[in-house]
Amino acid sequence: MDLQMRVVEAAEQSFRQFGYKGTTMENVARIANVGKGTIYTFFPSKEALLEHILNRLVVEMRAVADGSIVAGDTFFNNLERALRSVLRFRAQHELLVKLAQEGKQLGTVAVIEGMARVEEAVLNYLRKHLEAGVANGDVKPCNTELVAFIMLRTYTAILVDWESRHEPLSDDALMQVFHVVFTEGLNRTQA
Amino acid sequence: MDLQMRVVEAAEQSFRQFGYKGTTMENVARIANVGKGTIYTFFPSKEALLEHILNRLVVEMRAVADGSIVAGDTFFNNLERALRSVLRFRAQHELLVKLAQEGKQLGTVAVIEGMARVEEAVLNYLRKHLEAGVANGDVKPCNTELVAFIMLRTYTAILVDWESRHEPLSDDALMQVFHVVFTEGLNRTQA
DNA sequence: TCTGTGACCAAAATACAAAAACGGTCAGAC
DNA sequence: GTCTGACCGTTTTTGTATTTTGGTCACAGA
Repeated sequence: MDLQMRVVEAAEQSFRQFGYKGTTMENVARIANVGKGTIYTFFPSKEALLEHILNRLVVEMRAVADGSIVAGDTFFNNLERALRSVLRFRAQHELLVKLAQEGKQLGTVAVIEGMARVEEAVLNYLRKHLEAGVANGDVKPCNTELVAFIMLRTYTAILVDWESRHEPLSDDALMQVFHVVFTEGLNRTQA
Repeated sequence: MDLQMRVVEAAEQSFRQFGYKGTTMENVARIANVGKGTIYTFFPSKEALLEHILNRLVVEMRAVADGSIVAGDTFFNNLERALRSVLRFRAQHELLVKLAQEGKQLGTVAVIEGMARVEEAVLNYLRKHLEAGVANGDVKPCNTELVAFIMLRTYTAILVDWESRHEPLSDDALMQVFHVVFTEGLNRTQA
């Protein structure tokens, strides 16, 4: 395992556990078993280190989602399969939750900017697929940017706020709610 | 206009403008044109004053929503009419937005508790009507508590987060999105 | 020669004491 | 009996001393 990888994984773990402000470069160095200066041979600043980790996370998640998309299948089948795949990545979710919390509570600029970029990446990804879905007739015409926004917010609201008040939803239950609300709609009398 | 009314409206205005911590009892007294002691003849504490205002707000909004519900009409028509009515109450929305922000950022206990009670009231109201809708066949069977939660979160996310990044949605546009997403569902191929 | 390092520095965060502001009370004015 | 603002103990803010932190670099080891 090379030095950079050790540094990145140490930082990722520390960010997840203690947040951005709560992790010191010295501590990252200690966990990674390197000198502090070594970190700066790979990353010019703490902020750059965070950005690298978030970029990696976005690329990784996009690959996972892409991997569960089947070319010929319908938009909603693909969406639900991708959702189920993404849901498995607990560590990544924990990191994002921790950073989102820190951003709102402490207002750390680097964190807010980083999270904004992650959110933008997810929204673009969702919107792109929604538009393709609209284009090929799977999805009703709609404001795709706004719908993507609503989907993401619903996802995070359930995983963060709901589960802090009630016992966590099983993956199946979450999938089912997404299906009933977004795919089918709640209206029983056909539109 | 009697004293208590003056106090309540002064406090409401100040809470909306400066938040809970940002308003002092002395300032409320000055705006209301009363002595500070007078406030304490009506309310035993600042926290009680906030609770009174939030209770009043909940009662008021419930009355507005109830007022736009027509007994014989479908659940979704009633929902959309109620939404449109509630949407008009800008001042109340501003107060809630300000307090929600303060609760998350400063962690003020009184604010967090008060907002939790408001949210619970709204969720109960929504859930009650969703259950009635399921019972009479307008709404598909679903986890009504969770769906109520998703609807409220979507509503606030659009009004708070969306409008801070994009130009505000017109009431009509918001209604349309709600209709397409929740009522009809996004799936074009009939379920 | 080149990768990796920890003592070192300016800047930022923290801890702490003095001062100001605040929520709440109450003797008294009207 | 209603309403009030000077007053009190407590909390919050402010100014400052001290510590911690992000970042650098001269140098050690291979």
